[in-house]
Amino acid sequence: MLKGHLDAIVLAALEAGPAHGYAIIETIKSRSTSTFDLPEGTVYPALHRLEQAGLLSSTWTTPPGGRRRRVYSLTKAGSAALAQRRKVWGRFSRAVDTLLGGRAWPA
Amino acid sequence: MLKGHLDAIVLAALEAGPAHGYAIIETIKSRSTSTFDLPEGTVYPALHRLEQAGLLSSTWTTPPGGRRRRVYSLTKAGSAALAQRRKVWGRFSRAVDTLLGGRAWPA
DNA sequence: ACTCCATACCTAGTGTTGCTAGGTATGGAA
DNA sequence: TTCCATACCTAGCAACACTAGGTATGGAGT
Repeated sequence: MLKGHLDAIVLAALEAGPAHGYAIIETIKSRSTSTFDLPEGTVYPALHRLEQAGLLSSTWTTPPGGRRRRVYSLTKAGSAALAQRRKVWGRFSRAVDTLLGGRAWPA
Repeated sequence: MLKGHLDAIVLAALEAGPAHGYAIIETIKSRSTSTFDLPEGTVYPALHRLEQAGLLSSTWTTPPGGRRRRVYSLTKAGSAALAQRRKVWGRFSRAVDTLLGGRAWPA
C-alpha cells in the first residue's frame, strides 16, 4: 500500500525529465532500494489519472531499434501539484513521527 | 486521508495507557497540533477492527458522575503490532523522503 | 425550565485507491 | 525456438477513510 502518496512519487520521478511508464517503475524501485516495487497495474492507471487531471502530458514515441513507448512529461500544473504534495507529505510525516513516539530519526 | 497508518497512530495513542474513543481522538488531535482531526466515523470503526484483530481489548465503564465509556487497552499482540508498524513506517517514510527530493534528515 | 453544546457512542453507504490477475506484443539472449 | 525482459493495457476487487446520518446524557447559560 502506497497510502495515497503514489501521485507525489510519480510526479517526483518525472521532475528530472520525461520518461515512459516502465522506466518510471524502474526508477522508483531503484531509488527506493526496492521498498517500492510497484506493479504495472498500480502505475499505469495512475499515469492515466494524472494525465486526465492535466498534471502530465504524453506522446507516443518509437525509438529507432525499439518498441513504441508512451513518454510522459510534467505539465506546469504538474510541477505546481508536486510542490503542493511535498508540503502535504512534510506535514503528514512530521505529524506521524511525533505520534509514533518522538525520536524519529535513527542514524 | 490517513493513508493506511491509522492503525499505528491509534495503537500508539494507547501505548501510554488505556483510553476511550473520544479521548483518543482528542489526544491525536492535540499531539499532532490539529494535523489529524479525525472524525468519529474514522476512529470508531478502526477501534472495532483492531479489537476484532486482537490488538485491543475493551471494557465498558461508567465513572461516578458520568456517561458510559468504552475503554480500550493494548493487548500484548497490540504492542507487538505497534512495534512492527513503527518499523514499516520508518522504512516507508525514509523511502518517500528519498524519492521526494533527497534532503530527508532535518536537524 | 429550556436550550444548546460538548461529550460519547454507533453504523450504513460511498468514493478513492492500489492491487490482482489477466491480456497483447516485440526484441534479444540462450 | 524458446524464454525472458521490455512495454503497454484493463476489469474487477478489497480495504480504507470519510460523509452523513443517528442516539443519548451532563452541564452551562439565559
